Amino acid sequence: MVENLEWYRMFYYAAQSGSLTKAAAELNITQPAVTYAIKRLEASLGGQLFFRTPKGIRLTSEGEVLFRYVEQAYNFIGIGERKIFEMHQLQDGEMKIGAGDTLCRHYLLPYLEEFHNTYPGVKIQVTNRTTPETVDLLKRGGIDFGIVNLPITEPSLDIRESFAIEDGFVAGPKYRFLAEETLPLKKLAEHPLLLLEKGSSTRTFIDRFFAKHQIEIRPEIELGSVDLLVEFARKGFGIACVVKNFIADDLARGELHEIKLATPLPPRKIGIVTLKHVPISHAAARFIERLP
Amino acid sequence: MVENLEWYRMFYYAAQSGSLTKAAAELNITQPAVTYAIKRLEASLGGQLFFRTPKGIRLTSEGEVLFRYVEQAYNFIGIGERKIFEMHQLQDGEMKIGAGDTLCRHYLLPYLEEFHNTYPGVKIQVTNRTTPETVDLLKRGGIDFGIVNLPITEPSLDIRESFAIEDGFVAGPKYRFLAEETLPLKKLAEHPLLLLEKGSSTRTFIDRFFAKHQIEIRPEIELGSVDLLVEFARKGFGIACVVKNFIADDLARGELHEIKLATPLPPRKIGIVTLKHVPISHAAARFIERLP
DNA sequence: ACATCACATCACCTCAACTTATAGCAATCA
DNA sequence: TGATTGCTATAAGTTGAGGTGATGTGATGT
Repeated sequence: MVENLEWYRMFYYAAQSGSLTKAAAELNITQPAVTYAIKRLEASLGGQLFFRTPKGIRLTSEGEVLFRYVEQAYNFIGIGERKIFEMHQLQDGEMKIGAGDTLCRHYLLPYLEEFHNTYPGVKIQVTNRTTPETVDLLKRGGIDFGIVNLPITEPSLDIRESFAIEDGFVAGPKYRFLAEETLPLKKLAEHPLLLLEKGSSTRTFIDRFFAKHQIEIRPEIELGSVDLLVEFARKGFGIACVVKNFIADDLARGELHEIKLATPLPPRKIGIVTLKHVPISHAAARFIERLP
Repeated sequence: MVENLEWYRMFYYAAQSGSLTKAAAELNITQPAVTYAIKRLEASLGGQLFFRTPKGIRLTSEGEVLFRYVEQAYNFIGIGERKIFEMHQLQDGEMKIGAGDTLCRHYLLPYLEEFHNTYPGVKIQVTNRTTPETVDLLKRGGIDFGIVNLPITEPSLDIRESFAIEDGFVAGPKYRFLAEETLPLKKLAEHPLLLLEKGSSTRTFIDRFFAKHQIEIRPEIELGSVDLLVEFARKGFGIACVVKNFIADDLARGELHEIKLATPLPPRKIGIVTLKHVPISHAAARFIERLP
């Protein structure tokens, strides 16, 4: 109906200040511009909205009715803009992350903690899935970004390498003697092995590695989390394959011992994946900046 | 903050249709215009509001937040415009009238009745005051227009003559014999007179008339309304001075008889007064058009 | 490989909205 | 009463924001 919403801005200011001149001053334009705009608005609505008096203007009854609505509308716009601003300031907002259990627990957690303390207004939602599922979730828009094990090849994704992790085999005191020397792979496979369940990308990585060296492995026990692997290894159930970076403490305390291999596992990398050309929430963008 | 509300209109349409092209079509402009406006809006707010996909656009989380508010705002504008429209169609609105008791009852009422039946949505408010008070009320903006006895001289008012009324003296059967002849003013004053209370413009008019002819009148009874005057006259309390137009029925039915005067009271006029150069509500304007 | 569909970009143009300047009007004051 | 002040209205002239049209790009489905 009314073809220019800017007229309503002028109407709003004019009605509030009761003066076209003042409204013009507040809007940093000249008075004739306001006079003209109000005239256009009135013409467009088909009736006067103001009484013109020698000491300013006053709303007509129709103008008053209109003002009530325009005021509301203007307030809503204002609130909307403020909300956006707050989101930019990370006083508000949301960040949806996809990551595997292990990476979440041992890699993401400290950063999340710090971020949350700095920006308590930002809601954080973490979805724990395997790497392929995380990628899928990302592509369907369910998360802002994912933390995954590299390599992955997906042309539609932006992949940032973050962190190199090294896998290794560790054992408790019972197998300490193995830590003295460098063990050939074949020898290792003769001992009871503790591995993550099939399905995780870490497990896939291990399986491929051994397959590549034509060694068949038969895990003694398969477990769901790194924490459990560590616990079982410590109790002497066997030799666990874990990410060394994540058990640095246990190694340092001497509760676990690394078993050096003649053919060490190649290092892997953690990656931060986002959708190419798709903007993510400010919160997520700022969080990613803080990740190594 | 955002310097052009028109951008929000485009944002609204784009968000609703999920397509810049469709939004452009709905707004009767070209797609580049919308693309450009959205870009400006995003730049102005400092962040993307849409994902651009090959099959259209989708709101980002920030865009979604903004949209909720813009939607509200847009709705309010729409409602405001519709309300104005309804007021123009007289489906809604208000009309404040000032008029004396007598004029209201005997002149205004039938028109009000018809108007109210035609436009039941329009609220009517009548303030009963004397002519000077009505004029005052009008100047202070308390009413849209007034129905008053002319003449009045007020440069700031627009005065429209409406209706000529004639005053006259009437009596019931008891004084019927007086109706046979034409009575000199002096003779009339010898009979008991029933007049309106001092203060009404009708009474002032009568007093001035007799004063002008150097005749002193001493009303037997002073009453507050024409209806009462008529009632008292009918019962034989004396001769009442009333507006003949308003008691045509009683005269026709022979319940009252007009006493012809040698010097008849000059005719008066009813006027419709409005403030000069000040717009009145549509309802009032349309009502005035219907008055004779 | 090709057609399609959506958004992005570019160059150009036009007119709506601005500005400056001035007039008109009513109220107020010396 | 004439001068002044503080509004809004009007007129004329200028300008750049917003619009158009043509074209580019990238993804998708046949």
